Amino acid sequence: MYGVQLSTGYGAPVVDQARRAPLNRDRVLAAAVGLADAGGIESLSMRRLAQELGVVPMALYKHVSDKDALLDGMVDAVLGEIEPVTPGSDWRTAVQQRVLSARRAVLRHPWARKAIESRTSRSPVVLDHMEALAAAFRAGGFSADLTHHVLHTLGNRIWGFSPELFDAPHDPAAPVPSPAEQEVRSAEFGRRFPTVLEIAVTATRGDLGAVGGGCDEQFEFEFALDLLLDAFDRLREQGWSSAADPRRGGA
Amino acid sequence: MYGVQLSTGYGAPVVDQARRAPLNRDRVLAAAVGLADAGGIESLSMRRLAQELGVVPMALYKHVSDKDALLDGMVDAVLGEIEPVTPGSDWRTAVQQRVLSARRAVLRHPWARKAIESRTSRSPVVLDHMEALAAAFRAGGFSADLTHHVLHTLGNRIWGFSPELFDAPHDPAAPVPSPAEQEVRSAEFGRRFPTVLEIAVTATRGDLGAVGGGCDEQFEFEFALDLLLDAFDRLREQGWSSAADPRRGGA
DNA sequence: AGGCTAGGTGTACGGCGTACAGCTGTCAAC
DNA sequence: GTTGACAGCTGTACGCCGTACACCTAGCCT
Repeated sequence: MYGVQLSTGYGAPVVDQARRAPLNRDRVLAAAVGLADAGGIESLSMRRLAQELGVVPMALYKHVSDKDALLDGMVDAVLGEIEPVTPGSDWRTAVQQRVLSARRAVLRHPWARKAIESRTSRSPVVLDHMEALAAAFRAGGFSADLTHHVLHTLGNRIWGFSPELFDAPHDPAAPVPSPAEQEVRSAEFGRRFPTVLEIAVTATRGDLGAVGGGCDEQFEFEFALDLLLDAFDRLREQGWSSAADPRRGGA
Repeated sequence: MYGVQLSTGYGAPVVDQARRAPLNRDRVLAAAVGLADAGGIESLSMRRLAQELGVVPMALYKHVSDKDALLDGMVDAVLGEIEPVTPGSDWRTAVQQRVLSARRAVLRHPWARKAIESRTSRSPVVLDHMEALAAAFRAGGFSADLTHHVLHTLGNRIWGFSPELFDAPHDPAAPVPSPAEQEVRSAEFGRRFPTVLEIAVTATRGDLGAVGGGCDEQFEFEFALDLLLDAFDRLREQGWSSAADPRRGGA
């Protein structure tokens, strides 16, 4: 609409500032990541993205086959931020480095968790990450068999996150209940879910209403990761094999 | 449109078969679950659901506040299928029973995994499940502290599923590559991702192209569950406490 | 008889992803 | 220098979505 006719007639325009640099897949992905970083994944639409890039929505389809491909590309972009492991590390540090680096990348982009969970792609970037992790285990003396099951057990933790079990994001628009009402609710809650309450009290060290009163996700993550790595190590030492596993009908 | 005027005038209609039984929340939820079971969660829209119930879309909003609430209700419906634990079980069997029962429920509804992951609700049904699990651990001698971290570590596995790491659902519409092309691709793949390939070969016992050639998810699930329960047991025996954990600055 | 209410209807709005048919500026081949 | 292919962008349109709002209707309570 606006810049279109600036370059018609009268030879080449002297300053062509009105002409955008041509789009390409990377610019599209970068803009999409930026938009999602700023407004959450659900605020990302092809139309808004196009607007952001000063372009008509259909222009995007020359660089990205559809919205699914866009999301795949965005996930790849985030996962591309994972740093390579310092060479010569033992298997345990290698795995930890890689996984914790993935975690940092994912935490930089709050929408990435959801996006990763919703994808079922095995792009080269994804496979690179898996390859690196698998190779670390193999080099550390894990059998291919054990490595396979160990990766399954790590599950989404290889992407640097575990599910948010308890933290419901606090809705700031929710009406603040009166103290009396709060009292009643807590009492009811405690009657019906005494153990959950006990745990919540323990986790928050007593002040349930604390502002950031969720769990320490970083601690939980590292706790689980170490627990798993210890358990894996034990299996490796024992020479575990699925063929000999009772679940598989083994000895 | 069709049945509307059947009951106008002429007193009470003799047979009122044209008048639907009035909707209610449970009927709405049941129909939604049915629709999702049949066509996947992405084929579930308020409009389709209304049509299924022989009603205009807006009628649903008298029973469900919006689509999010519908999804919450559907998840609750699935989780409501979890069977209670046989009383008197030790903590380990109790946890296993409950978790494996959740798994069966979720497997009955293929869309449930995605739906559960996308929810951030802590409905009574959800809390009931957590309470039961937490109580089992507590009764088994786990401290509230340890129980908390243990639940985090189980993560989504308390809902009976772990992420699909490798299984991309096979797209039947994808063009079948020629054997020669297949050969080339495998070679490239093996060069770039040798460990991943090795693992895939191991997991499928050699026949990579096998029809159901994915992983044995049930085995992976039970493997991980047992591994975790063993590790938890060890911590319990050792009297683990987060205060004494090195990550927490403890001794 | 009169009004209240729960449940169902009809219409409409603003958003979405994307198919399809142009247009236009660039550049290689002649 | 003309021509034609082609990559990149535009414009329009379609069918879908969730849901706000105003309305109607039947049954019930007083």
